[in-house]
Amino acid sequence: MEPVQQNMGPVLCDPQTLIKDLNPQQSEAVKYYGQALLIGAGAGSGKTRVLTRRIAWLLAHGIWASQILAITFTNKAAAEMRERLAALVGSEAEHMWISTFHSACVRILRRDGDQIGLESGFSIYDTADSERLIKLIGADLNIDLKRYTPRMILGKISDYKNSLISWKDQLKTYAADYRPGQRGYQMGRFDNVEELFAVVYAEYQYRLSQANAVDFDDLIMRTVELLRTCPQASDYYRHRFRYIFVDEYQDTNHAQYVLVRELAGIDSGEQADPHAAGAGKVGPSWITVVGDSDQSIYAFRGADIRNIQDFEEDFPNAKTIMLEQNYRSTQTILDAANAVIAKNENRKPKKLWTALGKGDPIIGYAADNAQQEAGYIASEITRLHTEEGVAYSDMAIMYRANAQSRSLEEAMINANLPYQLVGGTKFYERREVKDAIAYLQAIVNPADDVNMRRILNVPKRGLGARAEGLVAMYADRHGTTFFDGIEHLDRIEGMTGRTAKPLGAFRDLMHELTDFAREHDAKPSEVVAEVLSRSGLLEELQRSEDPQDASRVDNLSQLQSVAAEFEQNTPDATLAGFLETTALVADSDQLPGENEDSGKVTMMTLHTAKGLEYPVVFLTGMEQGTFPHSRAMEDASELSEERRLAYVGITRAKRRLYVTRAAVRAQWGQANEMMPSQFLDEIPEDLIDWKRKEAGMERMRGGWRSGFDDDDEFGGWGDDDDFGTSSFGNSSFGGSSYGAHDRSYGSSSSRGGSSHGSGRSTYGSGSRFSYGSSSYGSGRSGKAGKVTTRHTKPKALDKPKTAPASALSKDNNLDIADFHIGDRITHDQYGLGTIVDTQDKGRNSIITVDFGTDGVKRLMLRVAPIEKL
DNA sequence: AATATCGGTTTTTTT
DNA sequence: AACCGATATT
Repeated sequence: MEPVQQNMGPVLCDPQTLIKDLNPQQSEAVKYYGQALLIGAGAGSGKTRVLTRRIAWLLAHGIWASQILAITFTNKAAAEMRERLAALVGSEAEHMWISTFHSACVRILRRDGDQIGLESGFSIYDTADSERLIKLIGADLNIDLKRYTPRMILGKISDYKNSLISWKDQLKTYAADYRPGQRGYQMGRFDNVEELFAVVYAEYQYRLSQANAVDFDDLIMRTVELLRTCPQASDYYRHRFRYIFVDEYQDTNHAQYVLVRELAGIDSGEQADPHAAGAGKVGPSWITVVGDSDQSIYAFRGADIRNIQDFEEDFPNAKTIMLEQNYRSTQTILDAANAVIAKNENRKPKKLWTALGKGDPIIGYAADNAQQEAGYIASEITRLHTEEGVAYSDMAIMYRANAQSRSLEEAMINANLPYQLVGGTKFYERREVKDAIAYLQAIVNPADDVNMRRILNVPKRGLGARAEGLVAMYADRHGTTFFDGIEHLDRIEGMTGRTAKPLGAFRDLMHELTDFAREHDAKPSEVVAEVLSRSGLLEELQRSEDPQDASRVDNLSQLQSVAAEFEQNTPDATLAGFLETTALVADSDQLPGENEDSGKVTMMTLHTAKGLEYPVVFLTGMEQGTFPHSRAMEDASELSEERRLAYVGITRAKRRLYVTRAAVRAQWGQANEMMPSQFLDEIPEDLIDWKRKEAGMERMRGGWRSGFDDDDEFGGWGDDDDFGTSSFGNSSFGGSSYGAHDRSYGSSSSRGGSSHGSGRSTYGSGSRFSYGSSSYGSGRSGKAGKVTTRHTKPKALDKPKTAPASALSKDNNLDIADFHIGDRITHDQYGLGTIVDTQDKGRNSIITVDFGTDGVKRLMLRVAPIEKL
């Protein structure tokens, strides 16, 4: 929509400006002219910069944006790349495919999936959906799910799919006489576990196809299947994508590797033309992959490090360029990282270096327990902020496993520090949100038995196990779907009036919702509103006495604002399109983008932290058994992966790194003594300045008590014998009510990220969503760190009984005409701001507001909790 | 059919 | 400690 020239500047005219500020290796990578390029990009070596410049360089040399496919692992990385490309080449960036593996595959399958039996409204099952399906299958086949847990079985199936092993092959090899979909089969004794896996795998795929559904791994595997079996499709994509870029290549699994090969047409037999850089040429596409084998941390999920190690053998005429200059960290931090990763065997030696100088030493701290560790971190954050002026958003706390966030969170709340927790239970995995989405899914795809059965009795309508069983039996007998069974409820034997009545009502409800959805397909937010009110989901929660349900209502309205945001940002929005974006979000997608400042300390797992950087990083839980994780300590290759994780963690820090540990840590409610992590020993001693070298208990045991500088301001805390959570009780934290804090705080204030899909915009983000025109949940101050407890008291908020549907989709009656550039407004969360832009889009009008330190936000007038001054 | 209670399991990391 | 599923109770 914008004229190209606006952002383009001289860049396209003068390619030299694309490389003039790069180092020799970077610029070689940008300019490299050839079929296959591996950029070995060490941490902080500017890989995104090189990747985007290389794309811009190609554009400047005559290739078309539409010929480019760039693949990342997270939506956030994709959005960031798109943004940076837009800065280089302007609106040309809109014509490229820049997306995750999974969304690229969805896009392909939506277009061409019918060739392999997928109708375009197909559902995408997440892990929970898949697990439900496995349980259903397990029950039908009489499988001992105690012994073979759904998780275990799904893990196996996932392995098969990541390796492109088809269920047909497995069946042929291990259970040749099983017919998927056959009724009455009982899994009795089997000679071989493989036999059981083969049968369940086949049955699982059968039911997925009956339900017109795919799981995450299917997105990749079935796209490969499509490209391999359908020449029109593979021809189309091979000629379309002449230049393929893959980020984080070390994390690709076998299926993804094959997918890239297929898309590029490497094995098509077409002859490569070495000079075929221009548009419309023949032969395999050019491939550029970027990665760092030292940052491979997803082997447990099927990532195959060999993909990157063997790149030169796999792709003809491949070239490798290493980027080893780090622009992020101090030499001290890099020395630590280099020393740790050097302990891994079988790796190509590589040394990062920096021109930034030595910097401050790494700070070490040995706490008595997790609470004290967290207390130390909170006090350091406070000190850094007040004494040294470090912004909260420039600090991050990282840990191995999500469970560790608990005590850290407590300490942050206690110290009144603003924080933001990334990950944990995802927004879309919350029960109430999943319920609402299950309705949408069932509307879009009535064959989706898993989601249909999920909502059958949600909210409670008197349809229990018996009713479900009757319908399922009928559907099975007649080889039809669960909902089709409901359609014929009067023909079901054993149906009593007491069941038939609510069942009929459910059928009618679904018909009405389906009709409504058909008429409002382009307005997902209205469909959401309709579902929430007509189904009774919202009402049930509003009527509830359970204080947790208040935040559930919050989450549901947030779902609706996410839908509103989606239809705002997406030109041709559909309900199915909305469901896609909800299915494919990652934790890291909720993080604020590069240019946004959340004003909060970020807390996340090391896995989530990959690709990010912070001036100050706290690496916590540096204990044997915590990190490295106990389950990874036995196995050499798993330990190597833990070490790479440590490498990732250390290299996130730009200026200051803290490593902390606890001598005692409670796991499963049990206090355990923890040894210092071996990774601490692997960091050269002189790089760490220990503020507290040993925990109190360790000191007594060790005998020698020499004078280390130990400003032991927390010493008092852990002296009690009971370390567990109760030791926290004497602080301002009422132990018993904590759970409620956690819920309402975490879910609505800090966890419920709203940025999703393409979204770096933040309409819904924390906009506490105007509810029936009175701002809901306003008891919370915008800044985190301060928790306004929502006890059972504010039940008064149950009032808006009046037509919740219209209330949710209505607006707060602000007129865009009343807003002008330069006007001042206040926002419930961000505070005072100045309008810098207005866009009149009728109902969906947008104002862009500068909130100073809180950044510039685009707000949808209709839903934003703002007031004009 | 819905709710209460007990007991066993759980935590690696996620598109 | 928290979550799930199975069992018992209404």
